[in-house]
Amino acid sequence: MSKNKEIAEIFERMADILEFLGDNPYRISTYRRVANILSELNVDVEDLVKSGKIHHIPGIGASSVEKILEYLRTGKISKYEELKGKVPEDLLELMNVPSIGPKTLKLAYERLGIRTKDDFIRAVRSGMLATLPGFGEKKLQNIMRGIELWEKSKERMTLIEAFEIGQEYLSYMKRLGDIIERIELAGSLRRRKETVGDIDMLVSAMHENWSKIHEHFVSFPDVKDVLLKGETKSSVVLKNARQVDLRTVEPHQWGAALQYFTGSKEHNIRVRDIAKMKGLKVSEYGVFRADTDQWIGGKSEEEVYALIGMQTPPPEIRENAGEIELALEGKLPKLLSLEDVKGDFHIHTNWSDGIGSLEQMVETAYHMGHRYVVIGDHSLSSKVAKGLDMERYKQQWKEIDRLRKRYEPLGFYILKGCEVDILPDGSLDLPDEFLAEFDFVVASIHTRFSQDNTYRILKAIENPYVNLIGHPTGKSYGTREGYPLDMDRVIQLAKETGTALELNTFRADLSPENVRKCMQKGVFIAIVTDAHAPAHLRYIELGVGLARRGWAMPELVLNTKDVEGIREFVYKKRKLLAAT
DNA sequence: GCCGTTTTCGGCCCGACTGTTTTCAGTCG
Repeated sequence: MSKNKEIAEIFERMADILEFLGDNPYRISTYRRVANILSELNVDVEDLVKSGKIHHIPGIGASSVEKILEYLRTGKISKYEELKGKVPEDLLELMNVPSIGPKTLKLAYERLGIRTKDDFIRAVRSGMLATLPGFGEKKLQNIMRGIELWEKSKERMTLIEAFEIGQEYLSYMKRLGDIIERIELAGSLRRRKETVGDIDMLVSAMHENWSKIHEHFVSFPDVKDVLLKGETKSSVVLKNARQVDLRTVEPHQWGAALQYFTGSKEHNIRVRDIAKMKGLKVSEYGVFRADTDQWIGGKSEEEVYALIGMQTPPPEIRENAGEIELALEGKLPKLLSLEDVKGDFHIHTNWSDGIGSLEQMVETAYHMGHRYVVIGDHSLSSKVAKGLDMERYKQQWKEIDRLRKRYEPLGFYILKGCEVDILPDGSLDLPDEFLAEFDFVVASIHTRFSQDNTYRILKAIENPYVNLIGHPTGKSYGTREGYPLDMDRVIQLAKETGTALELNTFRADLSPENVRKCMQKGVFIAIVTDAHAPAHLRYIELGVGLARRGWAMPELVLNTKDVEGIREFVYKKRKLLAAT
């Protein structure tokens, strides 16, 4: 775990404890804000300390800097050690349960002597909790339901899962037809965060239709439980334990609401703060004059931001990580967009472990609007993935040649590629003379995930025929951290050799932090779906979003090149390494 | 705990729903 995340977690825990103790709420939200800033930061906190920049991050004041320095020096924060002694830590875990907050826990702790999570659950079941003032039957039911829900869905969804659920729900909602003026998925899904807690849906419609819309929303066939249902706000839990929220607003409030429900929370707090300094008030219903409460705009997001005097930051970078300052100065960079993407670099067919035929994959990519695709089936040593030997690759090339006759006249190119295994000693699973015959080579690690793999990756990068390092950090979506890796050295060597690093949509590897490093160092990234079925190809849209979270610029994304550009990229590396 | 285009003190984003409550607290996003 990076130091950023470690320290962020401690600040989050301290906030929990302080909340339980009933401390100053503003101090608590400050701690949470520091935690959030640290975990969203695209830079190592250690680097910030070295450069002294740590003292100039808005939201992190002297007292927090002190704690951060202490942690880096000693591995501990004494304030946290002290706070830990004041509460039963096990019990605080329940703070994440829906319907349970600090007040409930504290009451149970003080009045019933409850010390552990299990104590608490027993107290609910035995009816002991019902003896407390203000705890009626309904409330207890909600708490019970909250505990069940929490146990089932401790993990956040992957972006892909959230996207799938969201799309299905959207098309269900659209059956209502014209009474819905606009509808969109907001929240962390719209910001393309690699994991999503719950799905936020926003609808604009005339007020008289709202109740009908909410009725329809809670009647979605996969709904298991309705958590709340009102005129403006409803919330359901699906059979798969995922939560979906709906908000309705008037058509003229659309932009303000979308801005608000897209978040992030940190971004919004900052925006409202700035609005306030300018004598304005921003809510999900619009932008208002602070003195008279007069509505002055909010039809579109652009209008909201313009009224506050800033550019509209793309949703993916709304994390209060520097985008607000740039937007105020009118200096937001132009980020990569889906329209810039011309191809995909790493897709599988049923020649190895994909479930689509070569032809199906190509056909789908063509109809999506791609101009080219790199076929990247596994090499032999990936036995579970039915890896190909040289003979079978040659057979596959014959089929590619046949398909080329059909697609090249349409301006669509099929590049012969492979995903060659990087072996334990860093050598590759196919000989150089053979690799030289591919149009494009992806090299990836599929074994020994627990060791430091820096030397293997560096050695693969040095190979003149390797153009892209597949899923470089070995991370598994949102949860597993990947193997230890000296990313700075990898990026440096990638830069020197003209090798690209892969942003793998299926695994959410590279992280935004690493994308940003690549951008700063001038290293190319390639966004790939790693598609194993035709339907996976459309996830390229999510890959673009993940790249945008790392402030990816079109100039350094391989997918923006046309097929000649790709051939040139390959040729340049071969020439460079042959010369040295 | 943080911060400053009225401020180094005194504010801190803003609103919805539920439940148990005769006017609001707790929780959530």
